[in-house]
Amino acid sequence: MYVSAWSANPVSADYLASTLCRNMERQVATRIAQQGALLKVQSDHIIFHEGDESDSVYEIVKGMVKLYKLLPDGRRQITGFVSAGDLMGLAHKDTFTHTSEAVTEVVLFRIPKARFDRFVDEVPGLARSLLNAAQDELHFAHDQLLLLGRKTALERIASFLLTMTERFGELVEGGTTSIPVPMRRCDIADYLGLTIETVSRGLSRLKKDGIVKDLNGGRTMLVDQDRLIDLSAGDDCVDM
Amino acid sequence: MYVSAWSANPVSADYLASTLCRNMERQVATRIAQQGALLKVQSDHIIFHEGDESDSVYEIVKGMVKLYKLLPDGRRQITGFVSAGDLMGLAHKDTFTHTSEAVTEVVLFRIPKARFDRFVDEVPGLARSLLNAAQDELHFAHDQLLLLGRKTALERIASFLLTMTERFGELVEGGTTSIPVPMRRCDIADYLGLTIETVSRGLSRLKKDGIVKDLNGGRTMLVDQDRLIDLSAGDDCVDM
DNA sequence: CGGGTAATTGAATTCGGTCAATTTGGGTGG
DNA sequence: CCACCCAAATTGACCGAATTCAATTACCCG
Repeated sequence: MYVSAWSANPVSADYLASTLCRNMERQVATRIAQQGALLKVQSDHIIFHEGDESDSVYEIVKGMVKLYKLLPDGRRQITGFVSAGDLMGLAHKDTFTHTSEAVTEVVLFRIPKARFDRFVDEVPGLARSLLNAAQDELHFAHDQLLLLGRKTALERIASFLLTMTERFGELVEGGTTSIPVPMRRCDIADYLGLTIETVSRGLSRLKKDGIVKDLNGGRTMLVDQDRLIDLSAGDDCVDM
Repeated sequence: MYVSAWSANPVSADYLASTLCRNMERQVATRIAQQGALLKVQSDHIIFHEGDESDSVYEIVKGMVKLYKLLPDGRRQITGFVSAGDLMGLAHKDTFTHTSEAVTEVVLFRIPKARFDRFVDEVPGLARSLLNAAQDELHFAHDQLLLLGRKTALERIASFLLTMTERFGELVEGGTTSIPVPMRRCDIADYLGLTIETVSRGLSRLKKDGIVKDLNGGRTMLVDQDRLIDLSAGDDCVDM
């Protein structure tokens, strides 16, 4: 049993976040909430393993989770970091396609897949809104293919910081933005297809150039978003 | 106008392939078919550009299409090769997220996005089946992230040939499978995050080892699926 | 039978990886 | 409160897989 740290609690509709219940009547949200339960998972604990029977769907309520795939010899690719409002375990296969591990302490909403599937079929517009979410994820995955296939180490690191900025950044002042960086170097490396040494060197370089500053021992960073955009090879300069 | 080679024809429901109309009553398929038209596109012609207004949804009826993204300096990442039964242009954004180019001569079914969206909302189960298709694509994209982030050149080439085998392979005899390889070396390279030289060297290596044989000037190949599975770093040896 | 593009092969280069040595910093217990 | 411990991060030196640059060969098409 990999998740020894779980503790289930009753749940109210208030916890159900964006993806699942956005554009949904409160009544329906409450009905869904009643079918599942909240769980707390300690950081570094595994939530589910690739290949396990996927009997549940999860929504992140709080904290950050990493999803990854492994090669037989242990090489690892993190396919994404998910956070509040994101869903996991949706694939219509009967096994999980990723391993899921808590980056920080995490609160999850868990609902049996069979019940979730009933809601998808019964609640008008839910399948559609999940389809939109899946297509957004797909779009993001394709950007990541471009990153892994064609960007240099420094471009990847800049792109990563930029993504964190877009998702979690809080504008501070004078063109600097504060971003949380809860994951370890080895997680960043396995997300960017690099080694921890290369990630470290890249970040040092960005610090030396004044584009990035550590705040509380690296858990938070101050970044210059504009210069990151330049460095990330104009990630989106064409279509944004 | 990038697609000078298009020619529109009347369309019957017979052309509508798997993704769109699988599990759908013939009557509905016919209704959808009446809302769109067939187009023929010559090989190497562009079907739509990344950033263009996405006013249509396409289903490939015949042939193969490549989808790619570009960096400002011209570096290219092919995110996928799509073929009969696959859909393009589904994203709910109002612009295309990829450029789409015909690898072979292609026949497409094209339907205005607004009409398509009406069907998605009206036809029971269509949103659900599109959701499943999107999740399969997502799963595939994540496998490709692992390939680009963590596999060696030879592993990538073996994985690519294996994917082609699974999608298009026809068992010949004695453990060999025949696969079509309609794309150029530079397409394979941009799909695998490599250069044409590295792809060429890898294929030469596989030929020397008797794992791959050219058939009609490289357009078709005979491959040893089992040995490809080994070489691809056990791509799916865990979950299959 | 050429002509031109695509593919292959070879040699030199380089970016990122590997191996190894320090440094940093958060947590713990005296 | 501080010294110690240990994991994580950083830095340095060297190495190697894949790229780059360059030359040759194969192949499709008129």
